[in-house]
Amino acid sequence: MVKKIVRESGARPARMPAAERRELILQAATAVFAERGYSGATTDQVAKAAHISQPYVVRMFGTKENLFLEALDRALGKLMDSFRSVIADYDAGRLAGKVALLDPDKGSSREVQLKQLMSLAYADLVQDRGILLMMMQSFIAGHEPVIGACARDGFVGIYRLVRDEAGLGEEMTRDFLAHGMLMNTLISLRLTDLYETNSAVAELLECTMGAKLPLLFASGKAG
Amino acid sequence: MVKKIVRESGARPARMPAAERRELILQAATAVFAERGYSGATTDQVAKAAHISQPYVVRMFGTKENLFLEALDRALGKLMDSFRSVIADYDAGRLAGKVALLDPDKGSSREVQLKQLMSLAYADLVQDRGILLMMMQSFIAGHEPVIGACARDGFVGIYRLVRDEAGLGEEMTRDFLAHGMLMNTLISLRLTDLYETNSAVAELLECTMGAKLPLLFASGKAG
DNA sequence: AGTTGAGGTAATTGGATGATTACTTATCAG
DNA sequence: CTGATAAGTAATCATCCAATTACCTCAACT
Repeated sequence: MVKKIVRESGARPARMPAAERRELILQAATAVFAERGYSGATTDQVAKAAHISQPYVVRMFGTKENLFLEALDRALGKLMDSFRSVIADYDAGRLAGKVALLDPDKGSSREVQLKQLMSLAYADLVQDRGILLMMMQSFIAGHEPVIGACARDGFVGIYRLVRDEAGLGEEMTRDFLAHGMLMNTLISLRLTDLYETNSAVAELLECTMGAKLPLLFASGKAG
Repeated sequence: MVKKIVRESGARPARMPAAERRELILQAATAVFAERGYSGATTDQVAKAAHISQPYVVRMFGTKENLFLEALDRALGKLMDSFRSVIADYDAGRLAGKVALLDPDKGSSREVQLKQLMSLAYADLVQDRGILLMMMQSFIAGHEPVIGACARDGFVGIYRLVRDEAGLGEEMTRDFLAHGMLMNTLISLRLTDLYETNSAVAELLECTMGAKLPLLFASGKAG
C-alpha cells in the first residue's frame, strides 16, 4: 500500500482560470526575462516568480521561446497602446493641462509637444521595470532566428508609430528613440545604484531623466 | 596493451606562445559574446571560433566569467583609446584636414567638432562588429554581480572621458551616448537585414548612420 | 640523446535545465 | 451525488555545458 500523500505546509496555490494564470505568468516572465535575458532566464525562475510549478509554465506556453515571444508581444503592445493613447488624447484636446505645464509659452509645435508627452509616457512605463527591459533584451537578441525577427518587427513598428502616427518626422524620431535607448541602458545597468556615491552618475541620471528621475527609483514596485 | 593513438586527419593546430593565443581567444570570445550575450555563449563556441579545444579556453582564463571580463576590458580599452587618440590628434592640429571636410565653414566649436570626430571614430569601431556589441551585452547585464559592476565602471569611464577629456559637457555627452546606444541597438538587431525590403528601415539607418552606413554593411570582415 | 616544461587535447563529470509523463485534486454541469 | 474536465504537481529524462583530470607532444636546453 502506497502511503497517501497528504499535502502539508499550507502553501497550496489558489486555483484560477487559465486566462488569469496566463497573465500572472506573463508578468513574472517579463520581470525575469527583463533582468536575465532570454538565455539567462530559466523556466523555473519564471515559475517561482509566478508561485507555480515549472512544468505548468512549460505546458501552458509550449516552449521557453514561445513564452518569451508572448511576453515580448505583451510588452510591445503596452508601449504602443501607451503612445497611441497619448496621441489620441492630445489630438482630442484632453491633454491641454499637461501641455500647459510642459510648455507654458505654448510656443512649441505639435510634434515637439507630442514628443515631450510621449517621453513622459515612456518614463511612466519604467515603473514596471519589466516592460522596457524586456524589449531591450529582445533588441540585443538579433541573432536568434525567431525572436530576432519579432524584435525587428517590433522595433520597426515603434519607429513607424512615432514617425507617422505621432508625426515626428525622421530626425526627431531618431532622437526620440536614441534617448529611449539610453534610458533603457541606464536602467538595465542599474546605474541608480551609484547615484549616491558617484556625482558623475547623479549628473548623467538627472540630465537624462529630468523630472522623471524619481520614477526610476520607485520602479519595481508597480505591477 | 593500449592502442597507441595516432593522430590522423592533419588538422593539428599550430603551436604559439601563450600571449599570442590569448589575444586570439579574446578576439573569438568578443565575437561570440557580442552575438549571444554572456549566458547565451558557451566556452565551446569560443573555442571553436578560436580553433582550439574547449578545456584550453577554460584553463587559460579560469572561468567563463573571467573570460567575459577580460574581453570586456579589451573592448572598453579599444573604445577609450580610440576616443583619446581623436582628442589628442585634434588638439595637436593633426585632424585639420578631416575637420575641413566635416565642417567647411569652420563655424563649429571645439566640442561640436570633437563630437563629430568621435562619432566617426565610433563608427569605425563598428567594423569589428564585436567591440561595440560586447560592451552593449555588458550594459544589459547589470544584474550580474561582478560583470554588472565592471559594466557600470566602464560606462561611467566613457561618460567621464567624453564629458571631461573631450569637454562636451553634460547635455552634449548625453546626446552623444544616446546616439551611440541607438547605433548599438540597430546593429545588434541586425536591422541591416531589412534594408533592402523595408523603406522605413532604410530611412532610419541612413538617418542614424549618415555617411557611415557603408561601414555597417562591411562589418564583420575586419579583425 | 635525454629531460623538462610549456602548449595543447581527449575523456569525463556533475550540475543545471527544458521538456515529458503520469499522476492528483478541485470545480461544475446535469 | 457523480462524472468529466480543467488546474495543477511530482518525478524523471535527455541534453547541454563549465569545469576537471589525466594525459600527449613538441621545442629548447643541457
